[in-house]
Formats: sequence, structure tokens, C-alpha cells
Amino acid sequence: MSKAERIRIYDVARVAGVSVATASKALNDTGRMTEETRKRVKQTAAALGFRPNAMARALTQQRSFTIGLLTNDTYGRFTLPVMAGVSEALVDQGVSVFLCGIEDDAALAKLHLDAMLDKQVDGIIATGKRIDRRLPVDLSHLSVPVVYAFTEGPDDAVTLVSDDGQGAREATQWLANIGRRTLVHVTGPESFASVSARAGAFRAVAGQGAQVLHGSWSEAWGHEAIAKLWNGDAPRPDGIFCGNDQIARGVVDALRERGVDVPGDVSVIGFDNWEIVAAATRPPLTTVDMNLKEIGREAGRLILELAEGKPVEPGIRKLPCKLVLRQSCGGDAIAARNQGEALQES
Amino acid sequence: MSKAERIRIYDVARVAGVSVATASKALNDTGRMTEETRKRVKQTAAALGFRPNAMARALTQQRSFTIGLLTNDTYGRFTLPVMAGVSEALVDQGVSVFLCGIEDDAALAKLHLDAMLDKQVDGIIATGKRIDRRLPVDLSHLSVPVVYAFTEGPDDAVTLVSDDGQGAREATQWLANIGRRTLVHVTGPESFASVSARAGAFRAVAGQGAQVLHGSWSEAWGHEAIAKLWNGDAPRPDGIFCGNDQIARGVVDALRERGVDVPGDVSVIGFDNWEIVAAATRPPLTTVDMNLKEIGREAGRLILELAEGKPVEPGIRKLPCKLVLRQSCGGDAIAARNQGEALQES
DNA sequence: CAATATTGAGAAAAGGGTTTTCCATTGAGG
DNA sequence: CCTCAATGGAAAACCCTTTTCTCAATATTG
Repeated sequence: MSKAERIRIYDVARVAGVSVATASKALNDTGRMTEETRKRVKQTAAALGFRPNAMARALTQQRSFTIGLLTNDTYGRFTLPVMAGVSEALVDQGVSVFLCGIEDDAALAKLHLDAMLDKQVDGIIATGKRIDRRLPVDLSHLSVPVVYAFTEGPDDAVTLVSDDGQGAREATQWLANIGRRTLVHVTGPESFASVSARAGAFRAVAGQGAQVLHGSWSEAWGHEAIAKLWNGDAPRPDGIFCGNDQIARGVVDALRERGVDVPGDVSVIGFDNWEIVAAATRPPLTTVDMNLKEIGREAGRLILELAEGKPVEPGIRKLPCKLVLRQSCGGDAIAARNQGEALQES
Repeated sequence: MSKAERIRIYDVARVAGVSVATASKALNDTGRMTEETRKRVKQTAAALGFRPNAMARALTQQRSFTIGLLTNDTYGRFTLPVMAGVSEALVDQGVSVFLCGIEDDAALAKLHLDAMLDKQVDGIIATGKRIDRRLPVDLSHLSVPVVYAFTEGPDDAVTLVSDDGQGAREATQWLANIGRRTLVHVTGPESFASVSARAGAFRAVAGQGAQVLHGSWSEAWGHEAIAKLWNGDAPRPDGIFCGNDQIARGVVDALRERGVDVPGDVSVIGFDNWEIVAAATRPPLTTVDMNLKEIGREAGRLILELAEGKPVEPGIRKLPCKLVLRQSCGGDAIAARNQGEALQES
């Protein structure tokens, strides 16, 4: 595939019968020359398999064509989709991505950060497992631009997050649309910003009196919540919106064990669209996808613009979530009708 | 943290009152000078926060202090632990890692590979989601060293894999040790190399007549397998070793739904130690951990040696798996005794 | 005491291949 | 014949660290 001796622009120039200066200009579409010369050089370069040495290029341009992705999400559930998006947005531009997992270790973070800065990265994307938790390292006075994706940065930073409110609103609205009347939101710890954003949106649609249960982000909590709801005196819900897919899976399993039919008797919606959980649930979960890959793509685009010196308006950009329909919700007829309407509207 | 203007070795030299040559030698512990001078330079460098420019350094040394990690494991279940290990082994040496997810797209793979080669990576680690599946790109004639981790490479390559046979042997032996007599292996498609390795080891311990059921890598297959085993005429097993944690979870769920007690009536062991599945199963899964992080660390160490020009014996290195005890297996008393013996032996 | 060896430190070049600047040549038109 | 535009080339710039080579100063030896 690649050969031991790399082709240099010098070789291209020699074979094409021009100087390296002309070759360079031809390949970069700069300078002036006959179209014929430019074409010939390009063809020669392609024929020889010439690829400019990025390191040498970095000398004259002020760019290394390299960016760093810093994350504290060890398990990678959130980071990987973001990373995939970033990568996708940048690989065409010849930009490569350093991935640094720093957990919550400040010393480790500094080690990675320094290593990246030493390598003259053109920019850094910070990402995490939780929108409202900062990374254990200060990125605010670096000499390179920083974009925060799915993690909190300083107020004057460029930040990308999912629109939790909108996602929760759509999910709740969906439950209402398919005829569910008694809605409950089973979610994670109150201390999470995304939890209150989602709960707020849920209440805005389901009514301020609608019940919200807080617990851990686990399947176990889903089981427990169903026990509470079914053993208590309050009217039992026929629509349950969960704070994440793990809780939703716990909820669905618990309902099945009680002989409650999902989606016949109760509709359940999750959050995250964590494929491995959502698809394995019986029935598979209808859930809210945060479009993390799109967040990654956007982060990639933005860091690129910043690296090129273009101005980017600071502030928080919310990207919309998307409801992914599977079988835990039912109401297919109504769903179909609504989708039809939606199509006509657009 | 970092300042707009980077400190160069020139600044260190000026402040310390020496030449750049002396400064360089002092900081790299080369050359000759009084210990006092060396110390003074080092202190000055530390005080100024000097960090050598890796790119400039790469010019004189033949190394970029950068390696590439190529993976086709989009979901990252296998890649992330490997990546964590690689990173851990290399960050102290100031080596950063480009992560490239290439799915199974040859064109994308080439794009990423070229981008990395353009950036003069010191080496490449190839990793995947399946030991016996090659990446869709040929890495065999590159000008940089390559280490294969958890994916198949050419025969003369340096390859690291988990010891599936040993892992399966330990798991099966464990079931036997705690008194289980009728053992079954419920695993993935026969076409996987790891499946036959594990099945072979299972049979070696459980007896050549022991049943092995092949299916998909899913929870659904776990349910289905239990249905087959319990509805059939053959004697029902009291010990089930599963090919991965998802199957094991399906098995455990199916048994619970049939009123079979795990681990009271039947012991179940999984494979992968995929935390999110193993810990959420009720009861939590005893399972085989492939030590992927250690594979990553070893891959990092090896690629470093190769990058430094040291010779590394080619061939396949098998790293041992480790049985992780949770509650799906039972036999705690026996387990405790056996562990005691193991301790005495060692 | 002279001759040689050793030590400490600096000046300058190398290291890399691309890009960019500026200049030279050619041919056409006035 | 002179000027100008168009094309392409020679050489410097780019960046900062490392390394080599040299030299002066001091120590050691005969």
C-alpha cells in the first residue's frame, strides 16, 4: 500500500518536469500557470501517489492538522458517538484526532493536555459524560481554541449540547398524542441539570401535577419505581417516560413481571437510544436519541473554523433530539396518522 | 494554565545564562557540564513552564511521539478498554494516540491511514471487534511498525489476543468445582474463531459429550436456548456457560421467568465482563474478563519498543482471561475453599 | 614547567519537506 | 526597441530542538 520511501513533492516536480515551487502551487491551486501545467502536475502527483508530509506542511502553515478530544467518559457511551461525528467532519480535511480519556483525574488530564499542546494541536474539543459537569482541568486560557461538546464550559465558550427540553417535550407529547392520559416520569438524580430540564418539559406537557420520580440511573431503579407506582394508592399510569434507557428497561421488565402488557396497557419511552439496551428490551424501546454524532460533527466543524481563524459566535448551541420509534409505545395507528400530518406540514 | 506565547528553549537558555546548546543538553541529561549548571537550567525550565515543542523535536529525533489506533469496532465495546490500556502505557512517554474508527469501510480506512502516515506516526495498532476478522486495509508493507491487538494480522506480525481457551477452561472448571455436573455451553455463531476455541476448551473439561448450542450473540438467543433445553427430553443442565454476557443475561432472565433459581438450581457464567450487562443482570453475572486493558497496555509497550527500533519477536501472544465472581454462580463455600487452596499453591 | 588530557560550554549547522517570495525569462504588443 | 504580462524557477522561510564540532580554561602528567 504505502512504500518505504515516501514520494516527496521534489519527486513530483522532477517527473512532471517543473520546479518544486511550481509543483506546490499547482497542487494547492495557488500561483499562476497554464492550466495545462497545473493539470500535468496534478496527474503526476496522483500517479506517483504523492501525499504531502503533514509535518513539513505544519512548518509553513501555522497548523498541525491535528486536534485533541478530551473526555472524562471512561465507558465511552457518550464519547464514542461524539468522536465518530468529530472524526467524520474532519477526516476529509486531513485532520486527525487525538483521543484522551482522563476520567476525573486532574493530573492525568494535565498530562494529556500538555502532551497535546506540545504537539501543537490546532484545537481541543472537550466532552464528557454529563452536560453539567466540568472536566477536571482548566481550558480557558489556552493558546488554541476550545469547543465544549456535551459538557459544561465557561460562559464565553463555544458549547454544544443536546436540547433535553425539546426531547422530553416530544416524548411526552407523543404519549399524549397516542391517547395516554396518566403520565409519569421516572428519572435520575435531581442533581443533574439534564434531569430538571427533562422533568420541566415533561410537566409542561403532562401538566404540573404529573408525577416525577427521582432515583439512580439504573435498571434496578426502574423496577423499584414500578413497585412504588403499582403498590401505592395513586392511579396507575398508562404512559411512562423514563430518564434513560436503563431505567426504561427496568420499568418494562418490571411491568412484564407483573403481567402488565407493554405497550398494550402501558406505553414506555426511554432516553439516550443506547442501542444495546434499547434494542434488547422486550419489546424494544421507543426512546429519545440525543443526536450525539451530530453534536460531534458540529463540534468538528466549529473547531475547524476556529482553527482557521474564522470568528465563531460564543454561547450555548442546543441541537435537537429525535424520537426513535420502536415497539414499547404502541399507538401505531395514531402514530402513522401523526406522521402523515407531519409530512404534510413540512 | 498555558500562555499565549510558548516558552522556547531559547528563553530558558537566556534566563539561565547559558546557550541553547547547553540548555538542551542539560534538559536531556546528555553532554557534559557541571552538575550545578544542569540543575540551574532544569530549575529555570521548570520555573518558566518550558515544554519542548514536540514538532520541532520530531525533526531531529526520527519520531513524532504519536501513534495511530485503527479500529473497526464502531460501538467501542472492545476498542475502548484496549484504547485505555494503550493510552495508559504511552502517556508517560509523551506519546499521544490518534483514534480512527473505520467501521468496515475500506475507503475510509485508507483515508484515515493516509492521514496518519502523513503525520509521521511512529507506529500503528490495529484492533477490532472480532479476533478472527481482518481490518479492511492492508497494513503489511508500511514504513512504520504495526501491532495487532484483538484482531487478526499476517502470520509474521506481532499479535496480541486473549486466551479464549484458558478463559473457557477456567469457567467450566469452576462450574465443575462447585459441584455442577450437567454442563451446557450456549454460545455464538460457529463461524467465529473464538467460539470454537471456547467450545473446545469447554468440551475438554466438561466431557466430549457435553452439549454446545450455537446461535446469535443476543439476549434473545439466550431465551431461545433455555426454551430448547427445558422443553426438550434431554436432562436439564445445572451449569450453563455462555459465550457472552448478553446471551448469559438472556439465559438468566429466561430461567427466572420459568421459576428456576439462579444460582440455587442452576449456575450461569458469562463471557466478556461487559459491566453494563453483567452488573445489571439479576443476579449479577459471574463472567470471564478478557483483560482487554492489559492487551492494550501490552500493545502500547510493544509498539513503543518497535518505534524505538528494538527487536520484537513476531507471533501471537495470548494473554490470560480472568474469572470475575459475582452472584450468578453460587457455590460460595466451595469457591472460598478453592480460593484458599489457590492461595496456598501460589 | 611544558606538554597533554580533560572538562565545560558555546557557535553553528542539521534536521525535514513544504510553501512563499521574489526574480528571471519569454513572447507579444506598442 | 521597449514595456508589460504571463509563466515558471531559485532560494529563502518556516520552526525549534538537537547534535556536532570547536575552543578556552583548567587539571594532570612527565
